[in-house]
Amino acid sequence: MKDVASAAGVALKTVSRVVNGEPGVHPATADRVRAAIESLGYSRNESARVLRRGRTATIGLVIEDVADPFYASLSRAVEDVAAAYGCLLLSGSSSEEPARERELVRTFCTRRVDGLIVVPAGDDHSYLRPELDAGTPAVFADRPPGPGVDVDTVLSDNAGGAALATRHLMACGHSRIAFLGDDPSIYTAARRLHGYRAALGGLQDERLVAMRPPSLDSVRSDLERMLALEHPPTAVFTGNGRLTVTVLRALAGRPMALVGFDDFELADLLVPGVTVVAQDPAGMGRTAAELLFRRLAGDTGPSEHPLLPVRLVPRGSGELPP
Amino acid sequence: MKDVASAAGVALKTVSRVVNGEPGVHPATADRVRAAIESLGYSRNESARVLRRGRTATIGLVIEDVADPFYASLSRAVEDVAAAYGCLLLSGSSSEEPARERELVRTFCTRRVDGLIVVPAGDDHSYLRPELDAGTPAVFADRPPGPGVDVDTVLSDNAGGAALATRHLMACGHSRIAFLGDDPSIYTAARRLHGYRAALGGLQDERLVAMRPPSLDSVRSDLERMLALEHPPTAVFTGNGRLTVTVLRALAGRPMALVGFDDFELADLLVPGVTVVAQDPAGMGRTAAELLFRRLAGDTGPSEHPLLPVRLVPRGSGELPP
DNA sequence: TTGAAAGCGCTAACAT
DNA sequence: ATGTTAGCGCTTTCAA
Repeated sequence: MKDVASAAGVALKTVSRVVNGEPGVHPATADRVRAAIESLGYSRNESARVLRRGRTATIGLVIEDVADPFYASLSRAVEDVAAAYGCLLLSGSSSEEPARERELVRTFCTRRVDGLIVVPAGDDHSYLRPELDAGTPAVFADRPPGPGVDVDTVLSDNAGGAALATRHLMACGHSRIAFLGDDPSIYTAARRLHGYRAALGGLQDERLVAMRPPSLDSVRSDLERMLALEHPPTAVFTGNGRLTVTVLRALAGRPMALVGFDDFELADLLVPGVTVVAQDPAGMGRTAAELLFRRLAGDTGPSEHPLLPVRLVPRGSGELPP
Repeated sequence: MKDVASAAGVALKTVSRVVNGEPGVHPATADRVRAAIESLGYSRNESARVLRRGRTATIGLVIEDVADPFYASLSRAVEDVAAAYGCLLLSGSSSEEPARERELVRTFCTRRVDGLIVVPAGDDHSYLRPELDAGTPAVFADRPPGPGVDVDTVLSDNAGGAALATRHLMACGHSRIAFLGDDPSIYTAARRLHGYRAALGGLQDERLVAMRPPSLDSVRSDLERMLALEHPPTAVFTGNGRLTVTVLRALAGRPMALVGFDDFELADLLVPGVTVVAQDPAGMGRTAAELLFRRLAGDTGPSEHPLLPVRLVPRGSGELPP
């Protein structure tokens, strides 16, 4: 910048004015400066600018895993909103590890991101207190923060969707409906279990419930155990996309009424098509990002907690009779 | 930091030494400093550090679209390697627009990323010259840089994979094999077309080739036109994952021998299973990132151009007879 | 083992 | 319309 200034025969500040498009520079001077910038191949050092101004025009995004289609869509939506506000995205995957989540947040904060969007892996977010107090806004998505942290949170209607799926199967004549979900320590898994139970009223049979991190083997053995019962399930409700796919593999052709939480590509091309409760990951990302930018614009109202609707997409598998 | 120093009764430099784990600090002094850091909730301002040291411990990744499973896997692999080197990832989607690719690269560079991994959308990368000369290493992935830019490049064996797929269909008795690919201005699409032609020798019929950005309508009309020929195709080779899925939708149950470039989840659960030429997106990301970190570690050897192998995964659709 | 001073490249505040 | 000065928070260099 100094070089540009002396090449153009002006002061540092004038170069700064031109670079930032500030008014009050004579057009001829500005042209001279621009010519000098061009010939020297100058480009502003953003680190110095950040140091001086305090804003990085960067937001941090912590998700579970970018390679998961749900979070990939969410990421893309966040990125698009950020781009519209001239912001870049620093992102990281927690792999469902609270320690990694915390480290990512910490690292993002030392880099002075303007704001954070977090899909939490852990359930203690007191470590965020100092950052929040220091004025770095955070928005939680998909899962709420732990106790004591009251920030904007965007969730899907997990319980409602699970109840919807369960009632749909009941309406098709099923009364023995199994639920395979992820570990109940995961918020969404617990909420979906809740919705399933609520829809069944007092009728549920705990032997038809299996909650643990899915693997082909675990799902297979859970299903086999249930199918060996005196009154086996005639339908299955799966608590997330990965489980749905794993159950489909485990059933391997044996037809069975099935509704899955989360939509996935090709669900319509399987035979029968897979009935799902579809969330809107892009909508979740967009909503979270827009909330964050409202905070960055100075909105200091009470924290908001939008609940995104889900919708049942009947495709055949959920309409099979008992 | 100043506050920490005065709270601990030491000079700025001593705090710096403790924060950076530099040797030559009396343990007792170090403890006092750490206590002060703790009680003041101090955390280092990375922007200032970057300004002084010149390295950001951040790499920039430009891809086509994070929401695409191929690039999502690639991203995750890059992120994992970066994390192993203590680096963060600044990432952005170009949406296949050269102008956006360039803007992302420019923005990353003004933020002084240590290095770049680029899946290019355009074919003119002369704009990278100044950055490369300034010592910011770049690695291209999935597609090579335009002419005149000689940097490390990681590609899949597109032509080889396409020839493999085509020969596989020929071995199953097909001679009328259609090729549906993306716009030939896209490097990978062109290479796959090349492999298809090479495998067919002089036998190809240009009426069985359709190259354009896929949509359900365009694919449908291309297929219908081909199927109405006097000698219609008995097999289809699709040039990428999105096309494969679109063709499956367009065929909607009509069975047809099919091999697709790119693997995708659930390919094995469709009936028949979809035979594919599988790339290794995670391997591509890992290779590119490792190459970049070797450059960052000071490797100044000639540019490398690893070609990643692909493999044919027979699942049924590619083994249907004419 | 510790510290003082200079300066990274920029912008904000205040002249001129 | 343009320039001067100070300082963002840290690390580097040199000195004690």
